[in-house]
Amino acid sequence: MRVTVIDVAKAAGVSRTTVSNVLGGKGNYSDETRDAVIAAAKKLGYKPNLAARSLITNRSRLIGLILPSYVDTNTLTNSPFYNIIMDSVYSVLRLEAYYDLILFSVPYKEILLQVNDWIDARNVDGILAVGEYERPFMQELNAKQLPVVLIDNYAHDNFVNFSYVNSDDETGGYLATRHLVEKGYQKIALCSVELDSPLMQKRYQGYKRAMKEAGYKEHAFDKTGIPFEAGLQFADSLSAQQFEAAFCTEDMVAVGLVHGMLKMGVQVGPKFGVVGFDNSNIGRQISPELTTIDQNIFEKGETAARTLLKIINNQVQRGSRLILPVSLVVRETA
Amino acid sequence: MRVTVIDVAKAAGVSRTTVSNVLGGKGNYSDETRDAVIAAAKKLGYKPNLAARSLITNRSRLIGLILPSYVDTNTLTNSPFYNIIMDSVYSVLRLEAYYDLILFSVPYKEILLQVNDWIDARNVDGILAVGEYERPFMQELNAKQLPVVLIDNYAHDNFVNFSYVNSDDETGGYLATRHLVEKGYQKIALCSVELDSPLMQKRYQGYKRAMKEAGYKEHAFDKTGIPFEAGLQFADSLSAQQFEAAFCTEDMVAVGLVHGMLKMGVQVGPKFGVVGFDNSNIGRQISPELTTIDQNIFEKGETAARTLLKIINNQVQRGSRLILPVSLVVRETA
DNA sequence: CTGAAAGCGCTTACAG
DNA sequence: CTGAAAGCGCTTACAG
Repeated sequence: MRVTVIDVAKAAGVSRTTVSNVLGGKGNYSDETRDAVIAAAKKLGYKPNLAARSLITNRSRLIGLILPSYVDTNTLTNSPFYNIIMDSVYSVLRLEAYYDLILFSVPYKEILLQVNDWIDARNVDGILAVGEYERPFMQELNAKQLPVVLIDNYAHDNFVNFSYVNSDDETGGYLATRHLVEKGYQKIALCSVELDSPLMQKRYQGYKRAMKEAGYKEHAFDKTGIPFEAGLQFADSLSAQQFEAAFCTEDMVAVGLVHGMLKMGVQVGPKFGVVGFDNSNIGRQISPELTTIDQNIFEKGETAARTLLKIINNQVQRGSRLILPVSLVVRETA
Repeated sequence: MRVTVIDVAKAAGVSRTTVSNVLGGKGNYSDETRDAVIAAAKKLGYKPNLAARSLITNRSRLIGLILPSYVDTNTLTNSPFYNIIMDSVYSVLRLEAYYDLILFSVPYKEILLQVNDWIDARNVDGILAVGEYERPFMQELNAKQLPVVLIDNYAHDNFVNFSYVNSDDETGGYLATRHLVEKGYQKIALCSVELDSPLMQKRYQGYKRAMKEAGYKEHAFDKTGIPFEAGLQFADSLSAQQFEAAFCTEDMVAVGLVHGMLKMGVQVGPKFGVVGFDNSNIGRQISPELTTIDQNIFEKGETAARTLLKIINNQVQRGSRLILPVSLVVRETA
């Protein structure tokens, strides 16, 4: 049925060792042998069986991509951030380097039980993980000796197999808040989902620094759940308490907040300032357009993917820590 | 290094055949044997090597998911539709049935050259494909004898290995347009991206039917590229030509159109009617909220995934053709 | 109820 | 420059 290396060997009149060498570009062989093998492989429509190759080389050309999940597990639907990460990682790992991605996106509680086993079962060559995870899970992950690149993870333990790619979240929070201050808003809230995570804490710190600098009192609002829905609910609270502006720690919260405010007839921008964080597409798609912090998510994903590739190919050491710059993008909501 | 079936066999004092039988739940064995094997496997931390299993069973527990790509290959970033499909497919195939997804999302031109080879190399157990593809590619795909489920594909050739899941696109176009007619708009345009695709033609036909019924003249606008950007440009044309409303064949085009209109100061809803198609999240996130056609994308993806599973497990025949109903969701833009 | 043997398709030392 | 042999980790007839 399937065309194997033996079939090609027969057709080319050589051994399967030679076929393997030619197709893998290893060892020595004459030009004629090479041409004969390539011609035979093409004629028969030979395609290597990656599972068989994986068994002998112990390399699967599979990368595990771990994404955190929301309550309803619809990670991609509810967060543009992960979409961009997936697109950028895919463009580097699959389209450039011919690795396939295995997506691990299971509800939080089950991660410990399932993902680690699944990683072993699929024998992945490396791991890309976004966000924070429970410590025991990270310890097991580190113990696998696998190359791991972490995006937006601040839990810097002594994990020698991990490399980190982060953005300058503290500065982002600062720039966002300072912009609101400069625009003349005074009663400025911070709105977040999962504020107690290390990532959101960084953005929170930036907010606090700017508020302190301005001599204003800080107010933090936090919720769990779907970011857009949280934003909608913040609109009610903020309006009731006469706030003038808000820094939202992610764009989708800001989008929900803007939507809620507009619904109440509040003129977002002139009457109520909003700054988001991410600079995802949706910020340009709503009206008024969202002022936000650009963290260049696509480049972040690319960088993480390239770092992982280099570690796998032994071109670079594990354990690097990279912090990418952020910038303020002024549009219409503040 | 790695714990194998042999290690477990030794520890349990049985043969590896028995280990395989117990762990696979096949064959006969005594209760004591079973307990001994399970205890040994657990103690040693045994995890099966899926590549080895695949080699012998010729089943990979891998499903290929083929998505069309836009010019910039950022499929997920630019279209909520694919996000929902991925989430729904993942929830059924991975979380329920323990299959992993291999994502094939390559630029259109290269599909023929790369994807078919890659499918063979990974030895996937089945294919889920969204959208239309070139005929030679489909022929090769059909020739593989693999179970294939197609979403939103209207090219009904004699492909015996394909099953189809579609929505009632013609009715959707009709409902959208009739709603605009009933609301009193008269000069109603159709705005689309890739209007010549069979899918968009169906929606177009529904539009035509409703326009004919009302005795109105039809006007179709078409563009290629990113849907949101196309929508923005449609706003200029439609405004210049004094149109009163538009049916957009997908939500992202509608979002762009609404955005462009608002930018020109047009009061969307009262002064200019817009109806989209998809009912993706963003329709509820913009202001005014989008009136649209709900095609229940999540359920569509689930249905396609379950159909594929059943075919793989020989519980159902290949070649089914399912058309899911659509409905009008009235919100603020018309 | 249990085990010895064969084999899936490939690559990697090794010998010539 | 080329090939015979071993082996990756697993499952599946088959024999007892």
